[in-house]
Amino acid sequence: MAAEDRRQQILEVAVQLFSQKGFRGTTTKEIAMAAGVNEAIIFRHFATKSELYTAIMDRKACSDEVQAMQSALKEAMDAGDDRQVFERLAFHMLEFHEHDDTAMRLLLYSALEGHELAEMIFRNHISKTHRQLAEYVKRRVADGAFRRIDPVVAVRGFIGMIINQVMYKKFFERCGGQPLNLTNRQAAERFADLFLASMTNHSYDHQRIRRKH
Amino acid sequence: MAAEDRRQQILEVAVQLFSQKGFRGTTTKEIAMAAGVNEAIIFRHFATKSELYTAIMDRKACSDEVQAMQSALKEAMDAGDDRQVFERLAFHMLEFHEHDDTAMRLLLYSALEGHELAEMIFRNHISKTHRQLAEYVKRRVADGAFRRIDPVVAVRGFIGMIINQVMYKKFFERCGGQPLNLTNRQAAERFADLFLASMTNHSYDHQRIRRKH
DNA sequence: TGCAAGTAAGTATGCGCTTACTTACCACAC
DNA sequence: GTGTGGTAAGTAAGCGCATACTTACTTGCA
Repeated sequence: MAAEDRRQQILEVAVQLFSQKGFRGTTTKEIAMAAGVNEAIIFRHFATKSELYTAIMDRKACSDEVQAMQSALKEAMDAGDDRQVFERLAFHMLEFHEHDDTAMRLLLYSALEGHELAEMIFRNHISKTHRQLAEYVKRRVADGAFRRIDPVVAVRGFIGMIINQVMYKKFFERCGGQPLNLTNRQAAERFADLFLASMTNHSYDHQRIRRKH
Repeated sequence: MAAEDRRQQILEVAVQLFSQKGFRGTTTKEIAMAAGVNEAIIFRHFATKSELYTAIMDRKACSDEVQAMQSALKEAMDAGDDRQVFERLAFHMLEFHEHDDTAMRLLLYSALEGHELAEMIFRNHISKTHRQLAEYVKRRVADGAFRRIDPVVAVRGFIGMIINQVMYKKFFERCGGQPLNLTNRQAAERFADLFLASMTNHSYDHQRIRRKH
């Protein structure tokens, strides 16, 4: 097999294993066996185990699903369609993490283990969406469409609802947590509803909000 | 040192180490050294490393801070004071995880590693609060104080906002994420505001919500 | 003096990584 | 076509060290 093909194949199985068992919990021998080669081959393509781990980032960079979300989001933002912006974001996040549970696990594992991969994933994928969304909220506040709420608070709140739902489904629904019997489409609708209701509720506790700013 | 004292001391240092480096990443020798005893002592008090890990649960059960939150929450619920219920919950969660970062790390590590400790933490601490809160929301919907929203969606959304803020501060603010320069008290206020506004907004997209139920 | 608390020094296994070696491929003179 | 030499893909075996856990022994207090 050609060098580049082998390299990609090793990365592919490494993503699976690292995401399931973490950096420390995955052995180079295991990766080699899953790739069907001798362990020494791993070290011909990657100087160290850690280099192999960080090389995962490049593969994750250009996922189709992520790009689809980015463009769907941009389209809705340009149109100024609040409902579409938040519903699409929620839907894509729910779908993405349902189909691919490697990303979330890799992020959590490397954040806990203090590996630089966590920072790379955060910088390259998450922080950009956060900033874009905060910009959008800020603009809509300026438009008078949203209440005067700190955009960072709003974004963190909304993303939090969705991510929590993802993690709940992934890790805790089997532990006796209350199940949410909704499709991702329905869940996205509900959370977007919840969020937009709070952003546009000019009657609730109005003085208090005003006074803060 | 008496057996029980030694046992407790070992557990204490084990909590710190396991939460920092996970089950796989922590060695029994390391725990022994941190406790200032020979490695063999560990195995006199706990049959296996795994038994030591799950024994952590007992220590975590009766934390003062958790009990304070439970009673503060109950008091506010009995009084039917919506703002207090959600603001206090948010504040206590933020404070708890700021002062003690072992709980969150242990939960995440063991959820990822598939250890039963995750299920124990979830069952004993998290799921109870979720259910209580969902009950409260359900009651307030029946009162006509809240919109007719699925209580599980509402609770998961609110807890999600708070937990996301905790994790963001813990892991990602150093990675170039936008900082939220608020005290825990202020953040709790903002998130509770956000949530309550959405629960009481009878004017926004009313038909749509109605139609769903 | 008896017994629990504590230790030094193991064992078998598995880890990341290296070394010494063998095979497969492929352009090119003849 | 056919030998030939250089290069890269691949392997078996093993190095030094760390792991979870054990055993045989020593201390100190009721």
